[in-house]
Amino acid sequence: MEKRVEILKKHNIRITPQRLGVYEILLDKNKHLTAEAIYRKIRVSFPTISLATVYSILELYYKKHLLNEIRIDFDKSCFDIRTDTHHHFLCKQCAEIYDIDLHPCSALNNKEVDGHLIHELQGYFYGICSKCKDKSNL
Amino acid sequence: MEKRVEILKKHNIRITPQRLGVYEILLDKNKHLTAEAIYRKIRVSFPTISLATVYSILELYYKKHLLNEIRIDFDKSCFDIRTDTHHHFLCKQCAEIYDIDLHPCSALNNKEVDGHLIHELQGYFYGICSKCKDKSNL
DNA sequence: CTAGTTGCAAAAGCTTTGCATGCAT
DNA sequence: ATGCATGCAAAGCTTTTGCAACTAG
Repeated sequence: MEKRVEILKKHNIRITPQRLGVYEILLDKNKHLTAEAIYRKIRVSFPTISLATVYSILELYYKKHLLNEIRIDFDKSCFDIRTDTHHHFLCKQCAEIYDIDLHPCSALNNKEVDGHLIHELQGYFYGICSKCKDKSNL
Repeated sequence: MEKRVEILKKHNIRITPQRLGVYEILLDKNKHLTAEAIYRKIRVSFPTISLATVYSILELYYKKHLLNEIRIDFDKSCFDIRTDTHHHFLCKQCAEIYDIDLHPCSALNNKEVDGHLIHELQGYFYGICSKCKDKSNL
């Protein structure tokens, strides 16, 4: 049995071609895609799929802890198949999102700050990415 | 002249009663209010004000660096009159937002990570706030 | 006086919902 | 066989836009 199918089954997810398709798109290059972007990609293989189905699949995966939702770009959510602790960087110029693997606050996990119990930290970094920096230095 | 009027004038902002009203609401207790919440509050003094005007005032203040927009609660923006570096905590139970004055990453400002130039970090902490913790321990 | 602001209504964009049809197990 | 997933259309929310009437300086 395929590994991806196994993983989904392990999470009690009923296998459908659409679900496998979304899963593969998310796995590909670990990108941070919007629902719309996933929709555009999956329509190549499933021309009749609807955006509502994409959202429902994403919500299912989120509830099963198979993906993370990030909102670094305020207007719309992006979906990230990496579920281990990491943070994100948004380039103000090209709007590309990068993973940031620093863990400056890992010591805070399940600790208290001002009496509040910290379960999780999402670090959103903003700036200019390496590619855009290189371009402007030409 | 009132201090608040002075501040707005210093930023080349034309004074209107609505603009003063929104500014006062934001200053009051340094809360993190949604546009809708500000709208509900200001309608007490200006019953004919529209939500579009509230948004336009908030956008003006944002452009003049008089406030920060935060999106810790994914669905909607909150507006914060504090513009110095700090982070935010969202209680998963009561949805209250608190300021977090830790600066774990201040050393990263204007430094590079993976070749990306960091201008700014927004830290979003999630967990259970002190009040909710106390309640569940009764 | 005149440019800039307000208020209203309508539109835009992302996301969710309801429901009939169809499919996985 | 049957409960669940899909696809479509419509609705829901937050936020933005266009425009005529008004107002601050």
